[in-house]
Amino acid sequence: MADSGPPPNFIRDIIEKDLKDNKNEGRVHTRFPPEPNGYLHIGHAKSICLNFGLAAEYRGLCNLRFDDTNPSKEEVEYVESIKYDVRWLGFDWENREYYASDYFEQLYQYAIQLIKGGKAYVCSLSADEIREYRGTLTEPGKDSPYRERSIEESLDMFVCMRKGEFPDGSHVLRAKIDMASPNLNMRDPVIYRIMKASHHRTGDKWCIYPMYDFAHGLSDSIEGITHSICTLEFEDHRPLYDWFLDQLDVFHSQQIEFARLNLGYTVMSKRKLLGLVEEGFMTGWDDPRMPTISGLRRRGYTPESIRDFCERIGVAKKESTVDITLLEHCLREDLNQRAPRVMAVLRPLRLVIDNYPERKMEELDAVNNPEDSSMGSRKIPFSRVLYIEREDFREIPPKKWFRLSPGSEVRLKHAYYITCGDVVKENQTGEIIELHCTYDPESRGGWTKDERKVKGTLHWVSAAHSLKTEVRLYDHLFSKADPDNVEEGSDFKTFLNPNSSETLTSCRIEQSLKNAKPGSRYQFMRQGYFCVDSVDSSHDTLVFNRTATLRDTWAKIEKAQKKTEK
RNA sequence: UGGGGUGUAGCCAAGCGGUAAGGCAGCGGCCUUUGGAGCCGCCAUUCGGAGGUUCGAAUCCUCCCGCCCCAGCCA
Repeated sequence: MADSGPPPNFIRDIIEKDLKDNKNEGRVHTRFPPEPNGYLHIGHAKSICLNFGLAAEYRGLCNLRFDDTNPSKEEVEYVESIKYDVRWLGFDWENREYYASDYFEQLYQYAIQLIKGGKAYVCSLSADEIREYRGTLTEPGKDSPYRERSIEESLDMFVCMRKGEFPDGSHVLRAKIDMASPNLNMRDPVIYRIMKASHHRTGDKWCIYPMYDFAHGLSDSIEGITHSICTLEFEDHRPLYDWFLDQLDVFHSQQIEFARLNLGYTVMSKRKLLGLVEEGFMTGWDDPRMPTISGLRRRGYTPESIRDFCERIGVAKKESTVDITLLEHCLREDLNQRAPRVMAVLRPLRLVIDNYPERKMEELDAVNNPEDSSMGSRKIPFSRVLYIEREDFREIPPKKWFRLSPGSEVRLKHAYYITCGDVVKENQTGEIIELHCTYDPESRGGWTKDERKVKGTLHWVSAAHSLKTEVRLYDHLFSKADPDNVEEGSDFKTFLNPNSSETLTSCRIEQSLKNAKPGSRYQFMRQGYFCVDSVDSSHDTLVFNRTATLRDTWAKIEKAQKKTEK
């Protein structure tokens, strides 16, 4: 048995059985069918990876098909963003870019066929009445008084519906199935409604639009889709999906349902994400805190890490909420191999090396990535006045602290050993404003002949040779792991994390970053992975987004210490 | 109290009648010019519960329980 490759799942099992039975002449053809009514999010990425992945794995094809049957919610802006995102994720639909709206004429003919066969009728009940007639979960519905309208009359009226002779909502076309079915979807579902709205692709050509259940399965059939993969909530729709294909006697795609992705500390519904954008809680769909593909991209996530994540979470029918740490792990694993290391000081503390000559500047060698020697090295300037991270100094060092403190010796990465002397404080506030240290000239490069142990290694930048920059630190969008789980009358926005974004404006980065490209990713040593914000960076000032932190062992130790003190 | 699904570790997830994979998280240790990375080890005598069938059950049968979805002219 193959012990490599993607892990098994129930959909692969189905496909393999179909292949074995030579169903569909051995073809595997899937599709990714977004509705262009919002931006794609990481949940869609799961579906995209699944559909395109399966097609690639079984030498099949995957179409990109926009499910654009409701012009009141759909826009070209969304189709453009969706195409961009799917491509960015690394998938190619070649020339198979389709739209349900491409099939409107064909779908209309299918509807005519149903009417002629006595399988559909024009119903003139109001929306409210249709709801009343539908019955409830426990009681059967009752037949519409229009159910036995003659085929000729329905046909005539449907043609008039298309011609625009009736106002919105006055009539609908319904499938004639069974008003007593325990499955509400089978109680004479509406398949066409009158909607005098302009469509982003067909303009004003149509004023009747097909409903999802009718359009989707038939679009699958038209495209020869063998495995139509969708999410769990459509399970109840499968009998209807099958019914249309059977009545019309057309190519029968197989609908397969899987559990959608949920992630902790965020929300995944397009409606909720739209709300956050429209109500100004987010700067846009691409706010780096959003779980959208555009948000993750701007945040610094790589397509590779997202694909890896989608493969690792698996595919099953159990509703699940994946731990956000898995996504972060995938990102770190990818960037650890590929991101150049660089030094940046987020909260600068001035440090003067008293025994280092005033005007001297030397260039020290710094390896770009210890994981990959092919990435080479660069020179970084060192001088008498530096900045180090404010939190790397403690006047009173706690246990196991091996960063800087009065009298202690630490290593400045790639540079020298320094020992801390005087601590200069601001008179009024007592705030530490400057540190005075001495360096050991024998420790150039960061080691000495005597091989004495220096446990702490700090990152730093030269004050005169560094660039001022803005850095944005991000945290979970919500402070609650399951923000969807709200009490009656409350709102998921109550759980928005007030600290999900923090902007630091006086950061310093090494000058090698001067021409860093928008979107490029770096590891700020000892801190995390950051990427150049592609929206707010300017020629004067680069803006960095923190994608993910590095694992912080000291924070863990300190937390444990505080816990035992209690 | 209708119908459709689903329960394996804190979170995912394999398993398909032969005696509980793997990943994340967590916890120890080693190593380290990033307290990063890496490496080593630990982490389910038991699969929602109770019965039953079987030499043998997470896998088959029965009953029970929990959770999710469905009453748009949304998708």
